Amino acid sequence: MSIEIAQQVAPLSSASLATPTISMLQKHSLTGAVQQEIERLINVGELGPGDKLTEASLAERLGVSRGPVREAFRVLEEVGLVQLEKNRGVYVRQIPLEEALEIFDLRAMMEAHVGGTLAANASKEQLAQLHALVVQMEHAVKVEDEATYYRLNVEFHEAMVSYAGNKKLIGMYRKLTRELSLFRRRNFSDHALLVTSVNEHRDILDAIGSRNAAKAAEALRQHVLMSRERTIRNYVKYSERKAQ
Amino acid sequence: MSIEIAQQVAPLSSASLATPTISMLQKHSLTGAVQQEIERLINVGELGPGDKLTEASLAERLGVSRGPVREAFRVLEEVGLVQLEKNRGVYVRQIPLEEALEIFDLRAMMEAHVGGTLAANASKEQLAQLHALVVQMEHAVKVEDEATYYRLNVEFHEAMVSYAGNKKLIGMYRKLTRELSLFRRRNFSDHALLVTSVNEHRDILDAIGSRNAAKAAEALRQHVLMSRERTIRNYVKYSERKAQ
DNA sequence: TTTTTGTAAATTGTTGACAATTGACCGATT
DNA sequence: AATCGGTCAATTGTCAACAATTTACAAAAA
Repeated sequence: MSIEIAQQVAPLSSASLATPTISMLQKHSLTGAVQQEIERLINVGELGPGDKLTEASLAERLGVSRGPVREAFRVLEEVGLVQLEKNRGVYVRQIPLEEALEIFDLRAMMEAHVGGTLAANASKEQLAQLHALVVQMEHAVKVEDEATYYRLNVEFHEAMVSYAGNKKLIGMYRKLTRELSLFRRRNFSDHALLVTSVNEHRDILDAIGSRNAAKAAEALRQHVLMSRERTIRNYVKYSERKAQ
Repeated sequence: MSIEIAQQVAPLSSASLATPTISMLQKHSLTGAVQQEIERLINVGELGPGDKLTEASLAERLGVSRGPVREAFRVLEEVGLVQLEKNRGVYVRQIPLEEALEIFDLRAMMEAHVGGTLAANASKEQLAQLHALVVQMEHAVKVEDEATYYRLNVEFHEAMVSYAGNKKLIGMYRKLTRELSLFRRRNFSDHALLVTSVNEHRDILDAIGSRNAAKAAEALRQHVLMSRERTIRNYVKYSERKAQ
């Protein structure tokens, strides 16, 4: 008993100033903590595609040795967030356009499937939750709060996939969107696009609510493929600006 | 120039007797080699679900230190083949029935998608290749060569998914089937089932050949879902035998 | 000036040693 | 006899040192 208390107090020795979280999680696998931290750095934008990650500096920054960092690197490669080059180092992955398009196609497939499933199986509560999200999205569009709209959009799709009830599907979906986040530069620059997008969500919700599986599936497929087209246009525009 | 030759001859020092392959690949990342070797052991059946993997013994067996083995373990966990329990060890994963069923549902979704795509896009050569496989399968059924049928069946589905042309889809499909291989005990015990199965493949091929996307998608979905049902029945039967 | 070659610094790959945790065994106490 | 507590072996977690490779830089040659 008395020993346990002592242990809980102890591990505050030389906490890394950058992230006090790490030292607290020492007993929850350093590898996992390192992995999470790197993912966070990527999400936050502190690490961008193409950036190099060096074992030593990252280890020092997080206050651990190189071992756990290496292990985290290997996992993150399998996850698809970084790229290992033997004897040369690890780099944050750059998703080429073709791969991003493949991801959109798979999302279209998955979300169409989800739409069909939900039209058949969604509970009243789930429909209400989705409805609430759409209402919030409509409000965000009205006040032109693009950031909030973006967040709600992600939440809406994640919720739907979750409600379909297939855990492996959720995992696959998350993996794809995580990779896509390495590609996507902010879209939705145009207000008109937001209006179109939110209307599509309303259509999707209605199709599911009316228990029309085929219609729901098709609405979602089209929605994702529209998003795909927007991304291409955005990419081309970006490339041109960069090329000139 | 002369140096390169010397390097190619050198690394034959102390090859591990167990697997001479390993020492040859020393320069192709030990972690990767270890990972591959473990996957092989699982595929071959030398390692079965629930078996424990100990870092030290595996490291010794492969003639490397524990570092690369640990890294391979972490990757294999992400891949879904083993399970890590902190401070307790790693175990070959046991896929519960519900998870296997989820995988079948996802395969149904993916293969339906593939069917539709191929009906629209498959080349003459690809159709011919699939046709050849079906002919071989029909022959295997006729001579009741179950093992060959099993192999051809896997090959047929892999070929179709490949022909759809989406690399990420292939990756996802492979990951799912690899996990499923941890679950599946040999099916196809009954000759009648083989006949049914091969007929389904013929139907699928015909649907794709006739360029009917909806029909091809539905044929594949049903085929996978039938396979799912067979698996459940097989599982129940197996459980009963074990329980009595 | 351009190319080449050699050397040094930085970084990754690998290893063996040490710390921490777990689980089993065994004796003591109730 | 059963349970509690403690010790010990086995195994995992972490680390720091060493080896091998790559890359940058500078000097020499064309």
